[in-house]
Amino acid sequence: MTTHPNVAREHTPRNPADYAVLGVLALGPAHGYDVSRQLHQGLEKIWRLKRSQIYALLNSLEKEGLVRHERVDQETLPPKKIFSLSPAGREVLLSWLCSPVNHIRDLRLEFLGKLHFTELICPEKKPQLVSSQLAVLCNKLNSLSEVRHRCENRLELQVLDFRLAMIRAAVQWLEGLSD
Amino acid sequence: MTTHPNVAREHTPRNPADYAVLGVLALGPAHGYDVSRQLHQGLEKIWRLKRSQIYALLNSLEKEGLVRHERVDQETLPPKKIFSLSPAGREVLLSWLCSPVNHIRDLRLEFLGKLHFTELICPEKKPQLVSSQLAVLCNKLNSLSEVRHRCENRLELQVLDFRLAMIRAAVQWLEGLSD
DNA sequence: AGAATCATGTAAGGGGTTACATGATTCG
DNA sequence: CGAATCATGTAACCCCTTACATGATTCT
Repeated sequence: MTTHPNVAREHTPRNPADYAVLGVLALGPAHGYDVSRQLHQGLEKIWRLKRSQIYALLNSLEKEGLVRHERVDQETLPPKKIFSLSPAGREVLLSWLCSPVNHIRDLRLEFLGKLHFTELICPEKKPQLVSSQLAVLCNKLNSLSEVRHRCENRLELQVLDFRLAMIRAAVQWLEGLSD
Repeated sequence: MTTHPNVAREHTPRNPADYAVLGVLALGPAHGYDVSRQLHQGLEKIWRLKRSQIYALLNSLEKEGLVRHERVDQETLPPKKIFSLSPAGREVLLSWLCSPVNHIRDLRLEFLGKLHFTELICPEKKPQLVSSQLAVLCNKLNSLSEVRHRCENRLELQVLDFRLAMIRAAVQWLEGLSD
Protein backbone atom coordinates (compact mmCIF):
# COMPACT_ATOMS: atom_id res chain seq x y z
CA MET A 1 0.00 0.00 0.00
CA THR A 2 1.76 3.16 -1.19
CA THR A 3 0.85 6.37 0.59
CA HIS A 4 1.48 9.81 -0.80
CA PRO A 5 1.66 12.50 1.83
CA ASN A 6 -0.12 15.16 -0.20
CA VAL A 7 -2.92 13.00 -1.47
CA ALA A 8 -5.93 12.75 0.78
CA ARG A 9 -6.03 9.13 1.87
CA GLU A 10 -8.99 7.12 0.79
CA HIS A 11 -11.69 7.74 3.34
CA THR A 12 -13.78 4.77 4.26
CA PRO A 13 -17.22 6.03 3.38
CA ARG A 14 -18.65 7.71 6.43
CA ASN A 15 -22.29 7.85 7.38
CA PRO A 16 -24.24 10.98 6.57
CA ALA A 17 -25.21 11.17 10.23
CA ASP A 18 -21.59 11.86 11.12
CA TYR A 19 -21.57 14.88 8.85
CA ALA A 20 -24.74 16.20 10.37
CA VAL A 21 -23.01 16.34 13.72
CA LEU A 22 -19.73 17.64 12.34
CA GLY A 23 -21.62 20.28 10.39
CA VAL A 24 -23.43 21.58 13.42
CA LEU A 25 -20.22 21.69 15.40
CA ALA A 26 -18.56 23.62 12.59
CA LEU A 27 -21.00 26.42 13.33
CA GLY A 28 -19.79 26.55 16.90
CA PRO A 29 -19.19 24.37 19.95
CA ALA A 30 -22.23 22.68 21.38
CA HIS A 31 -23.25 19.92 23.72
CA GLY A 32 -25.28 16.89 22.70
CA TYR A 33 -28.64 18.27 23.65
CA ASP A 34 -27.82 21.41 21.74
CA VAL A 35 -26.77 19.53 18.61
CA SER A 36 -30.04 17.70 18.80
CA ARG A 37 -31.98 20.94 19.14
CA GLN A 38 -30.22 22.53 16.18
CA LEU A 39 -30.80 19.49 13.99
CA HIS A 40 -34.48 19.49 14.87
CA GLN A 41 -34.95 23.18 14.22
CA GLY A 42 -34.13 23.91 10.63
CA LEU A 43 -32.61 20.67 9.45
CA GLU A 44 -35.42 18.32 10.34
CA LYS A 45 -36.27 17.95 6.67
CA ILE A 46 -32.86 16.45 5.99
CA TRP A 47 -31.63 14.66 9.06
CA ARG A 48 -33.69 13.13 11.80
CA LEU A 49 -31.24 11.92 14.37
CA LYS A 50 -32.51 10.72 17.71
CA ARG A 51 -30.90 12.17 20.78
CA SER A 52 -29.59 8.82 21.88
CA GLN A 53 -27.86 8.44 18.55
CA ILE A 54 -26.35 11.89 18.74
CA TYR A 55 -24.77 11.11 22.10
CA ALA A 56 -23.40 7.90 20.65
CA LEU A 57 -22.09 9.65 17.55
CA LEU A 58 -20.36 12.33 19.59
CA ASN A 59 -18.57 9.66 21.58
CA SER A 60 -17.49 7.69 18.54
CA LEU A 61 -16.38 10.83 16.70
CA GLU A 62 -14.35 11.71 19.74
CA LYS A 63 -12.70 8.31 19.72
CA GLU A 64 -11.72 8.98 16.12
CA GLY A 65 -10.27 12.33 17.09
CA LEU A 66 -12.62 14.40 14.95
CA VAL A 67 -14.21 16.03 17.95
CA ARG A 68 -13.21 16.99 21.48
CA HIS A 69 -15.12 17.94 24.55
CA GLU A 70 -14.73 20.06 27.58
CA ARG A 71 -16.77 19.61 30.75
CA VAL A 72 -18.67 22.61 32.03
CA ASP A 73 -20.19 22.19 35.45
CA GLN A 74 -23.45 23.81 36.33
CA GLU A 75 -24.69 24.68 39.77
CA THR A 76 -27.70 22.45 39.89
CA LEU A 77 -28.22 20.79 36.53
CA PRO A 78 -25.91 18.02 35.36
CA PRO A 79 -22.63 19.17 33.81
CA LYS A 80 -22.53 19.91 30.10
CA LYS A 81 -20.10 18.30 27.72
CA ILE A 82 -19.29 21.00 25.22
CA PHE A 83 -18.02 19.48 22.00
CA SER A 84 -16.02 21.22 19.32
CA LEU A 85 -14.45 20.24 16.01
CA SER A 86 -10.82 19.22 15.99
CA PRO A 87 -8.68 20.25 13.00
CA ALA A 88 -8.99 16.69 11.72
CA GLY A 89 -12.74 16.92 12.08
CA ARG A 90 -12.89 20.16 10.18
CA GLU A 91 -10.78 18.63 7.43
CA VAL A 92 -13.09 15.64 7.14
CA LEU A 93 -16.12 17.90 6.99
CA LEU A 94 -14.65 20.25 4.40
CA SER A 95 -13.58 17.47 2.10
CA TRP A 96 -17.09 16.06 2.30
CA LEU A 97 -18.60 19.45 1.53
CA CYS A 98 -16.54 19.79 -1.63
CA SER A 99 -17.26 16.36 -3.05
CA PRO A 100 -20.39 15.55 -5.03
CA VAL A 101 -22.73 12.74 -4.01
CA ASN A 102 -22.14 9.63 -6.04
CA HIS A 103 -24.99 7.45 -4.96
CA ILE A 104 -28.03 9.09 -6.51
CA ARG A 105 -30.45 7.47 -4.08
CA ASP A 106 -28.83 9.59 -1.39
CA LEU A 107 -29.11 12.89 -3.23
CA ARG A 108 -31.87 14.30 -1.13
CA LEU A 109 -30.31 13.27 2.11
CA GLU A 110 -26.75 14.10 1.37
CA PHE A 111 -26.66 16.79 -1.23
CA LEU A 112 -29.08 19.07 0.54
CA GLY A 113 -27.08 18.63 3.70
CA LYS A 114 -23.88 19.52 1.89
CA LEU A 115 -25.52 22.50 0.28
CA HIS A 116 -26.83 23.75 3.59
CA PHE A 117 -23.52 23.57 5.36
CA THR A 118 -21.60 24.87 2.37
CA GLU A 119 -23.79 27.95 2.32
CA LEU A 120 -23.13 28.50 6.01
CA ILE A 121 -19.47 27.58 6.23
CA CYS A 122 -17.86 28.32 2.88
CA PRO A 123 -20.45 29.90 0.57
CA GLU A 124 -17.80 30.75 -2.00
CA LYS A 125 -17.60 27.04 -2.80
CA LYS A 126 -21.27 26.62 -3.56
CA PRO A 127 -20.98 27.06 -7.35
CA GLN A 128 -18.24 24.48 -7.47
CA LEU A 129 -20.31 22.02 -5.46
CA VAL A 130 -23.32 22.50 -7.69
CA SER A 131 -21.37 22.17 -10.90
CA SER A 132 -19.46 19.10 -9.79
CA GLN A 133 -22.71 17.49 -8.72
CA LEU A 134 -24.17 18.34 -12.10
CA ALA A 135 -21.19 16.71 -13.74
CA VAL A 136 -21.71 13.52 -11.77
CA LEU A 137 -25.36 13.40 -12.70
CA CYS A 138 -24.67 14.01 -16.38
CA ASN A 139 -22.09 11.26 -16.42
CA LYS A 140 -24.56 8.89 -14.83
CA LEU A 141 -27.14 9.97 -17.35
CA ASN A 142 -24.83 9.17 -20.22
CA SER A 143 -23.71 5.83 -18.92
CA LEU A 144 -27.26 4.74 -18.11
CA SER A 145 -28.45 5.83 -21.54
CA GLU A 146 -25.80 3.67 -23.10
CA VAL A 147 -26.74 0.71 -20.99
CA ARG A 148 -30.34 1.25 -21.99
CA HIS A 149 -29.57 0.53 -25.64
CA ARG A 150 -28.43 -2.98 -24.97
CA CYS A 151 -31.02 -3.79 -22.34
CA GLU A 152 -33.42 -6.61 -23.08
CA ASN A 153 -34.97 -7.46 -19.75
CA ARG A 154 -38.30 -5.72 -19.21
CA LEU A 155 -37.99 -5.07 -15.51
CA GLU A 156 -34.45 -3.83 -15.91
CA LEU A 157 -35.66 -1.36 -18.50
CA GLN A 158 -38.36 -0.06 -16.17
CA VAL A 159 -35.83 0.39 -13.41
CA LEU A 160 -33.47 2.11 -15.80
CA ASP A 161 -36.14 4.48 -17.04
CA PHE A 162 -37.13 5.29 -13.50
CA ARG A 163 -33.57 6.12 -12.58
CA LEU A 164 -33.12 8.20 -15.73
CA ALA A 165 -36.27 10.15 -14.93
CA MET A 166 -35.09 10.84 -11.39
CA ILE A 167 -31.67 11.94 -12.50
CA ARG A 168 -33.03 14.22 -15.19
CA ALA A 169 -35.33 15.83 -12.67
CA ALA A 170 -32.43 16.29 -10.28
CA VAL A 171 -30.40 17.93 -13.03
CA GLN A 172 -33.16 20.42 -13.72
CA TRP A 173 -33.55 21.13 -10.05
CA LEU A 174 -29.81 21.68 -9.69
CA GLU A 175 -29.77 24.03 -12.66
CA GLY A 176 -32.48 26.09 -11.03
CA LEU A 177 -30.50 26.50 -7.81
CA SER A 178 -28.84 29.74 -8.86
CA ASP A 179 -31.25 32.00 -7.01
CA MET B 1 -60.21 0.72 19.13
CA THR B 2 -63.17 -0.43 17.06
CA THR B 3 -62.57 -3.30 14.69
CA HIS B 4 -64.70 -4.07 11.67
CA PRO B 5 -64.53 -7.64 10.51
CA ASN B 6 -64.46 -6.79 6.82
CA VAL B 7 -61.79 -4.17 7.01
CA ALA B 8 -58.26 -5.43 6.69
CA ARG B 9 -56.66 -4.93 10.08
CA GLU B 10 -53.89 -2.42 10.34
CA HIS B 11 -50.70 -4.24 9.38
CA THR B 12 -47.59 -3.17 11.20
CA PRO B 13 -45.47 -1.95 8.33
CA ARG B 14 -43.40 -4.84 7.09
CA ASN B 15 -39.97 -4.60 5.56
CA PRO B 16 -39.66 -4.67 1.79
CA ALA B 17 -37.27 -7.58 2.17
CA ASP B 18 -40.09 -9.73 3.50
CA TYR B 19 -42.07 -9.12 0.34
CA ALA B 20 -39.16 -10.02 -1.83
CA VAL B 21 -39.11 -13.46 -0.25
CA LEU B 22 -42.89 -13.83 -0.21
CA GLY B 23 -43.01 -12.76 -3.83
CA VAL B 24 -40.51 -15.34 -4.95
CA LEU B 25 -42.35 -18.06 -3.05
CA ALA B 26 -45.61 -16.98 -4.67
CA LEU B 27 -44.11 -18.10 -7.97
CA GLY B 28 -43.53 -21.56 -6.56
CA PRO B 29 -41.98 -23.39 -3.61
CA ALA B 30 -38.26 -22.95 -3.21
CA HIS B 31 -35.49 -23.45 -0.72
CA GLY B 32 -33.31 -20.67 0.63
CA TYR B 33 -30.50 -21.05 -1.83
CA ASP B 34 -33.03 -21.04 -4.62
CA VAL B 35 -34.74 -17.88 -3.38
CA SER B 36 -31.36 -16.25 -3.28
CA ARG B 37 -30.61 -17.36 -6.83
CA GLN B 38 -33.89 -16.05 -8.15
CA LEU B 39 -33.47 -12.71 -6.43
CA HIS B 40 -30.00 -12.35 -7.90
CA GLN B 41 -31.04 -13.26 -11.40
CA GLY B 42 -33.57 -10.75 -12.60
CA LEU B 43 -34.39 -8.78 -9.46
CA GLU B 44 -30.91 -7.69 -8.53
CA LYS B 45 -31.73 -4.13 -9.57
CA ILE B 46 -34.43 -3.93 -6.93
CA TRP B 47 -33.51 -6.16 -4.04
CA ARG B 48 -30.07 -7.19 -2.95
CA LEU B 49 -30.56 -9.60 -0.13
CA LYS B 50 -27.64 -11.56 1.21
CA ARG B 51 -28.04 -15.30 1.51
CA SER B 52 -27.59 -15.18 5.24
CA GLN B 53 -30.43 -12.70 5.48
CA ILE B 54 -32.67 -14.81 3.31
CA TYR B 55 -32.22 -17.79 5.60
CA ALA B 56 -33.02 -15.58 8.56
CA LEU B 57 -36.08 -14.11 6.85
CA LEU B 58 -37.43 -17.52 5.94
CA ASN B 59 -37.18 -18.59 9.55
CA SER B 60 -38.85 -15.49 10.90
CA LEU B 61 -41.60 -15.61 8.28
CA GLU B 62 -42.19 -19.19 9.27
CA LYS B 63 -42.51 -18.20 12.91
CA GLU B 64 -45.16 -15.71 11.82
CA GLY B 65 -46.97 -18.40 9.93
CA LEU B 66 -46.62 -16.79 6.52
CA VAL B 67 -44.45 -19.57 5.20
CA ARG B 68 -43.99 -23.29 5.80
CA HIS B 69 -41.29 -25.74 4.94
CA GLU B 70 -40.90 -29.36 4.14
CA ARG B 71 -37.64 -31.22 4.42
CA VAL B 72 -36.41 -33.04 1.35
CA ASP B 73 -33.46 -35.34 1.91
CA GLN B 74 -30.87 -35.80 -0.74
CA GLU B 75 -28.54 -38.75 -1.15
CA THR B 76 -25.24 -37.00 -0.60
CA LEU B 77 -25.83 -33.27 -0.36
CA PRO B 78 -27.40 -31.74 2.75
CA PRO B 79 -31.20 -31.89 2.89
CA LYS B 80 -33.20 -29.09 1.32
CA LYS B 81 -35.81 -27.10 3.17
CA ILE B 82 -38.47 -26.39 0.60
CA PHE B 83 -40.52 -23.36 1.61
CA SER B 84 -43.93 -22.44 0.34
CA LEU B 85 -46.44 -19.68 1.01
CA SER B 86 -49.18 -20.31 3.54
CA PRO B 87 -52.62 -18.85 2.84
CA ALA B 88 -51.85 -16.13 5.38
CA GLY B 89 -48.62 -15.41 3.56
CA ARG B 90 -50.39 -15.15 0.23
CA GLU B 91 -52.90 -12.78 1.76
CA VAL B 92 -50.17 -10.55 3.15
CA LEU B 93 -48.41 -10.49 -0.20
CA LEU B 94 -51.54 -9.75 -2.21
CA SER B 95 -52.63 -6.92 0.02
CA TRP B 96 -49.16 -5.43 -0.35
CA LEU B 97 -49.30 -5.80 -4.13
CA CYS B 98 -52.56 -3.88 -4.31
CA SER B 99 -51.56 -0.98 -2.12
CA PRO B 100 -49.59 2.01 -3.41
CA VAL B 101 -46.32 3.09 -1.85
CA ASN B 102 -46.81 5.99 0.52
CA HIS B 103 -43.26 6.91 1.31
CA ILE B 104 -41.94 8.43 -1.88
CA ARG B 105 -38.34 7.82 -0.97
CA ASP B 106 -39.08 4.11 -1.29
CA LEU B 107 -40.69 4.31 -4.70
CA ARG B 108 -37.86 2.75 -6.58
CA LEU B 109 -37.37 -0.04 -4.14
CA GLU B 110 -40.93 -0.86 -3.37
CA PHE B 111 -43.02 0.17 -6.31
CA LEU B 112 -40.90 -1.58 -8.87
CA GLY B 113 -41.00 -4.69 -6.74
CA LYS B 114 -44.76 -4.52 -6.51
CA LEU B 115 -45.04 -3.95 -10.21
CA HIS B 116 -42.82 -6.90 -11.00
CA PHE B 117 -44.72 -9.34 -8.84
CA THR B 118 -48.08 -7.95 -9.86
CA GLU B 119 -47.23 -8.58 -13.49
CA LEU B 120 -46.26 -12.14 -12.67
CA ILE B 121 -48.93 -13.05 -10.13
CA CYS B 122 -52.04 -11.02 -10.93
CA PRO B 123 -51.42 -8.98 -14.09
CA GLU B 124 -55.07 -7.94 -14.26
CA LYS B 125 -54.45 -5.72 -11.24
CA LYS B 126 -51.61 -3.79 -12.80
CA PRO B 127 -53.73 -0.86 -14.05
CA GLN B 128 -55.26 -0.47 -10.62
CA LEU B 129 -51.87 -0.48 -8.96
CA VAL B 130 -50.53 2.11 -11.36
CA SER B 131 -53.52 4.39 -11.05
CA SER B 132 -53.66 4.20 -7.27
CA GLN B 133 -49.96 4.99 -7.12
CA LEU B 134 -50.56 7.92 -9.44
CA ALA B 135 -53.30 9.13 -7.12
CA VAL B 136 -50.98 8.99 -4.14
CA LEU B 137 -48.32 10.95 -5.98
CA CYS B 138 -50.78 13.59 -7.17
CA ASN B 139 -52.12 14.04 -3.67
CA LYS B 140 -48.61 14.49 -2.38
CA LEU B 141 -47.95 16.95 -5.17
CA ASN B 142 -50.96 19.02 -4.20
CA SER B 143 -50.26 19.03 -0.50
CA LEU B 144 -46.61 19.93 -1.02
CA SER B 145 -47.55 22.72 -3.43
CA GLU B 146 -49.81 24.17 -0.80
CA VAL B 147 -47.14 23.98 1.84
CA ARG B 148 -44.78 25.69 -0.54
CA HIS B 149 -46.88 28.86 -0.56
CA ARG B 150 -46.43 29.48 3.12
CA CYS B 151 -42.82 28.40 3.31
CA GLU B 152 -40.31 30.99 4.39
CA ASN B 153 -37.23 29.01 5.29
CA ARG B 154 -34.76 28.84 2.44
CA LEU B 155 -33.49 25.31 3.02
CA GLU B 156 -36.98 24.02 3.48
CA LEU B 157 -37.92 25.52 0.14
CA GLN B 158 -35.00 23.81 -1.56
CA VAL B 159 -35.98 20.50 -0.05
CA LEU B 160 -39.58 21.03 -1.06
CA ASP B 161 -38.65 21.87 -4.62
CA PHE B 162 -36.43 18.84 -4.80
CA ARG B 163 -39.22 16.60 -3.62
CA LEU B 164 -41.69 18.19 -6.00
CA ALA B 165 -39.29 17.63 -8.89
CA MET B 166 -38.84 13.98 -7.97
CA ILE B 167 -42.55 13.36 -7.61
CA ARG B 168 -43.36 15.06 -10.90
CA ALA B 169 -40.77 12.92 -12.62
CA ALA B 170 -42.23 9.81 -11.03
CA VAL B 171 -45.68 10.78 -12.23
CA GLN B 172 -44.46 11.13 -15.78
CA TRP B 173 -42.67 7.82 -15.56
CA LEU B 174 -45.78 6.13 -14.21
CA GLU B 175 -47.91 7.59 -16.97
CA GLY B 176 -45.53 6.14 -19.51
CA LEU B 177 -45.82 2.64 -18.07
CA SER B 178 -48.72 1.63 -20.32
CA ASP B 179 -46.59 -0.31 -22.80
C1' DA C 1 -5.85 -29.67 -8.78
C1' DG C 2 -8.41 -25.83 -7.82
C1' DA C 3 -12.64 -23.10 -8.46
C1' DA C 4 -17.36 -22.71 -8.59
C1' DT C 5 -21.85 -24.49 -7.33
C1' DC C 6 -25.01 -26.62 -4.13
C1' DA C 7 -26.98 -26.18 0.54
C1' DT C 8 -27.23 -25.08 5.19
C1' DG C 9 -26.28 -21.93 8.58
C1' DT C 10 -23.66 -19.21 12.87
C1' DA C 11 -21.17 -15.24 15.05
C1' DA C 12 -19.81 -10.75 15.37
C1' DG C 13 -20.56 -6.29 14.56
C1' DG C 14 -22.59 -1.76 12.59
C1' DG C 15 -25.96 1.60 12.73
C1' DG C 16 -30.24 2.86 14.12
C1' DT C 17 -34.81 3.01 17.01
C1' DT C 18 -37.55 2.66 21.22
C1' DA C 19 -38.02 2.81 25.74
C1' DC C 20 -36.32 3.70 30.07
C1' DA C 21 -33.64 6.12 34.11
C1' DT C 22 -32.36 10.31 36.58
C1' DG C 23 -33.13 14.70 38.47
C1' DA C 24 -33.47 19.78 38.56
C1' DT C 25 -36.08 23.80 36.43
C1' DT C 26 -39.37 26.42 34.30
C1' DC C 27 -43.91 27.15 32.14
C1' DG C 28 -49.00 27.03 31.87
C1' DC D 1 -49.93 20.56 39.96
C1' DG D 2 -48.56 18.54 35.99
C1' DA D 3 -46.09 19.17 31.65
C1' DA D 4 -42.31 20.58 29.12
C1' DT D 5 -37.41 21.69 28.96
C1' DC D 6 -32.65 20.89 30.22
C1' DA D 7 -28.97 17.38 30.23
C1' DT D 8 -26.98 13.02 30.41
C1' DG D 9 -27.04 8.50 29.07
C1' DT D 10 -28.08 2.89 29.10
C1' DA D 11 -30.29 -1.47 27.50
C1' DA D 12 -32.67 -4.04 24.43
C1' DC D 13 -33.84 -4.81 20.18
C1' DC D 14 -34.12 -4.66 14.81
C1' DC D 15 -32.38 -5.15 10.38
C1' DC D 16 -28.65 -5.93 7.87
C1' DT D 17 -23.63 -7.02 6.45
C1' DT D 18 -19.31 -9.51 6.64
C1' DA D 19 -16.91 -13.26 7.49
C1' DC D 20 -16.60 -17.83 8.63
C1' DA D 21 -17.82 -23.12 8.93
C1' DT D 22 -19.01 -27.47 6.65
C1' DG D 23 -18.88 -30.72 3.13
C1' DA D 24 -20.16 -32.98 -1.27
C1' DT D 25 -20.26 -32.21 -6.44
C1' DT D 26 -19.30 -30.54 -10.83
C1' DC D 27 -16.72 -27.61 -13.98
C1' DT D 28 -12.20 -25.91 -16.06
